[in-house]
Amino acid sequence: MISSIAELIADRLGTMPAGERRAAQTLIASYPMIGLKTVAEFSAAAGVSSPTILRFVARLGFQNYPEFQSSLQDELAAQLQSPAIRTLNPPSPGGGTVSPMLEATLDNMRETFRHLSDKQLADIAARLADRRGKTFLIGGRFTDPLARYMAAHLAVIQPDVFHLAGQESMWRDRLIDMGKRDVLVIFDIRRYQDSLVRFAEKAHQRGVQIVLFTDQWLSPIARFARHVIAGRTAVPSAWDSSAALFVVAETLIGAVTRQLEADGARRIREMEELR
Amino acid sequence: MISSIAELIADRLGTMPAGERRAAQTLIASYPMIGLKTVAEFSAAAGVSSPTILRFVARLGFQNYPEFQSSLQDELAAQLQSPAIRTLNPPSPGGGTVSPMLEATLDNMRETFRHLSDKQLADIAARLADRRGKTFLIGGRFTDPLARYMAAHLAVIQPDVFHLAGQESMWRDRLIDMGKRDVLVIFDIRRYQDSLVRFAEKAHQRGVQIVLFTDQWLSPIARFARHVIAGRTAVPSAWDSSAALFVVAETLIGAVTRQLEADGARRIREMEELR
DNA sequence: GGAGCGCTGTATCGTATGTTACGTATTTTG
DNA sequence: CAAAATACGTAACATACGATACAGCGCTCC
Repeated sequence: MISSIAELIADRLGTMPAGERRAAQTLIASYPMIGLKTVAEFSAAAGVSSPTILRFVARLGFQNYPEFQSSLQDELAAQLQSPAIRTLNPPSPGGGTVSPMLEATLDNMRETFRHLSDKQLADIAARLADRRGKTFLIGGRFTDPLARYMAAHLAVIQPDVFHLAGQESMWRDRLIDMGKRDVLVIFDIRRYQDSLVRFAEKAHQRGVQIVLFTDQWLSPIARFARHVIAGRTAVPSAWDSSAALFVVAETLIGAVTRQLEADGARRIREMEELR
Repeated sequence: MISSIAELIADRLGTMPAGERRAAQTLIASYPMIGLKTVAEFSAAAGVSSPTILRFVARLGFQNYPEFQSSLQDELAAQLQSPAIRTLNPPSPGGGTVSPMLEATLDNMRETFRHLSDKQLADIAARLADRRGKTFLIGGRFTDPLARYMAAHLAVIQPDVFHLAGQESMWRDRLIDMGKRDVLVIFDIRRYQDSLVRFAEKAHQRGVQIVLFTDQWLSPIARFARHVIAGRTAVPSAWDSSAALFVVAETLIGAVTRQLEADGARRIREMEELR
């Protein structure tokens, strides 16, 4: 069973002529980076001519050089997505059905935050904390609860926070209340919902700033979004996981709260008194 | 100090026009693989034209596209050589607001699952998968979205799943439908809601089996509950975190789905056809 | 409401890149 | 040792890729 190109090379190294073997060895030496560069650079590094490189990749079974490079890239991408943690920490022994799921979820969160800079979060928090405009939240079939969760918290610390619920026609009518200073927070992961995309487009046309929570493949709404948060969703289950997005949402709630601390504290106190 | 291209992008994201920002966001979402492909592929993935991609890399300070790709490759190479240190987002100086929050959340989850045996989860899953009775879900002020999230998934794979929403009087009337074979899933964390406690007590008197999601200090509902899941909620924020409970909920959803696999698969297929 | 600016996409261009044909060198075999 | 076959590099070629000029559009600011 040969899965990686490195194995493929090791397998056929014996049957290769001298020149191609040099190519193979230089590739293995700094695997796989040299293979991502141009044929000219590869050949120079290996000390052979370009045609030798091409014959080399042909012998590995590739039709042409770009195809070979794509394979290397795919391999790299797969390698980057399953963090070293999983290979370093062997699946915890006794492995019930639980721990793989938990481990994957924890990985997802780390990975999600790795692609999310503090600055980006701070920007979004600042936008959400800006009280000149209204804040609307909405989500898809399975993610709407996340929108509700976020709305429930934001509504406590600032006015003009609205969760858009119910039928599509209901929230479509709310578009009339939305303008440039307003923010629309949308949750949309696979399979992306047409109704949400349409809604986002119309909101965008009205100048509403869109904050999108989506998965790593990006909902089409990313086209209209001012800010995009891409969370990892893959877990060993029949369903995708929204846990990473949930944690991002909580982080944002915390950040907004901190920004509004002065105002927010007074507001919360007033609320307590109203009870 | 800006060392990686990802940081560079995060830094200038705010000053970019819409099209280039879309390029930036798609790059970050699947960093850095898209940047290694051709301009045409990059532009297609981002939904913009090729010149926009080129203007984007120019704004980052690169003379041309190949130079940009070389930088990405160098970064990748450095990253691959020291697999332990994966520095996409280095610990932000000046105390990032993010990482303490994330770390605390991850700890909460590990700790929550440490106190939760596989058997316990399997028992609850089996109870939820038992189709002889109905399943009701409800939550408190901030946790009701979790109930909704769970209900949305369970309702797909089995009939008779009901989320109790709206006014207290509304769900109190639903008590009449509940009996011994039924399950009531309640989410209740500090500050525990009287209305939920009252409701749980009445349901308990009718013989309903209660599954309680609560925090480590246990809601008073634990008195009536057949199963109690205690999640850690403490994070460095003004709010408690429900993330650990969320992950438990997802785990349960996955377990129930697996148990109902045969029936569930047919059900999901039928649903698809109804669209 | 009008003028100016900036952003974006279409179409075109030059070139670097991968590819192929061919001749020379090197090894292998009878 | 000779002859054939295989391997390798040089040089010419075609293509696909990145780069650029330009026009249309929307937005902001008078």
